[in-house]
Amino acid sequence: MDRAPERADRFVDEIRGRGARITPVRRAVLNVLAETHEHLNAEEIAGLVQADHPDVHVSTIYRNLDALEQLGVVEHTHLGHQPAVYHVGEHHQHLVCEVCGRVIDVPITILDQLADTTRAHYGFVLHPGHFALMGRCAEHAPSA
Amino acid sequence: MDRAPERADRFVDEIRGRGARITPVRRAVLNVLAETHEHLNAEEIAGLVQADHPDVHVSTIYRNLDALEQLGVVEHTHLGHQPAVYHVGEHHQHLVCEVCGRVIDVPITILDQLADTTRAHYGFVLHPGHFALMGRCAEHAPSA
DNA sequence: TCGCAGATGCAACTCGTATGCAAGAAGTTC
DNA sequence: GAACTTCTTGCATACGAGTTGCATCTGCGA
Repeated sequence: MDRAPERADRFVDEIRGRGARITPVRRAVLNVLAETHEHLNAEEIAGLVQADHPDVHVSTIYRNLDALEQLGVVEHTHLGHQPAVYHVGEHHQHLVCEVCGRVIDVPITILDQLADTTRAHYGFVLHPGHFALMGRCAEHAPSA
Repeated sequence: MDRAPERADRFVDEIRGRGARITPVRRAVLNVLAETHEHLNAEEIAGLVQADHPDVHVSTIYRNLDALEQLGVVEHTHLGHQPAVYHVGEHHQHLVCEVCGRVIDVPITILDQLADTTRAHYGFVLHPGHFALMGRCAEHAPSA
């Protein structure tokens, strides 16, 4: 497991390799995403980027996240009725508690069997992880 | 399988039984939902309700859908990056193609095994169907 | 070092949904 | 069936997330 700056550098290389530009903002966004294991939304990413680059506008963050997603470096996920969150690297599935909003990260392989079923029965190739699975965490599980 | 007006009447009874009021708008919303097997969003429901009740405002539709959801008669679902859709009755899961937007309805039981796993491993009780599963339909499945 | 495609800042906008308020109607009580 | 309470409605207005048009600026290949 490598450290965050190195991870960010690897992404920078990857982006250059695909002929896209590296700008200070883009690099800052990658640093933020590489440094955290939280689920950050665009607004939060903007806040963190602005620590170093105070004039960066949220719309620029959105555009960069978009661009990085096109480049296959970043992915976004929806955790229920909240703004989308963005992350780099390892792909996982989220379980979100409808009561307390708690997010549980689980390995993406939890969906393997379901993916097999949807492909076998409907020819549908699952893109797992894009949307959270909603429900109730242990603490708020229905009593019945 | 019963006809739509009867289904709507059954919902009306259910709502009365819970001490909630029946209004013309509320009844119209139920009729629209009972009559269709489409995936209707609030705006579309408003349009259909307005055929009979031209002065009904969208915000009233939202409030009614909300109220009916509290009463357990209506449920809403998210089909990807689109407005929420509403339905009454049989609960199912949606598979949504990220390329063409096509929606495939599948029995909710497709998630039984996954629900067992999340409960056994994380104490997480899945509320299936609330969010669609994204991916690619047979026609747009990745070639690789 | 130059030139230009692509990136940025800003303001203004869209789209889905929520809310505050005053007026109106459902349903209970007498 | 009139009065009354409480919920519902219409309307305007606001909200939060994300997008867009435009003029300016900058990364980076030639």
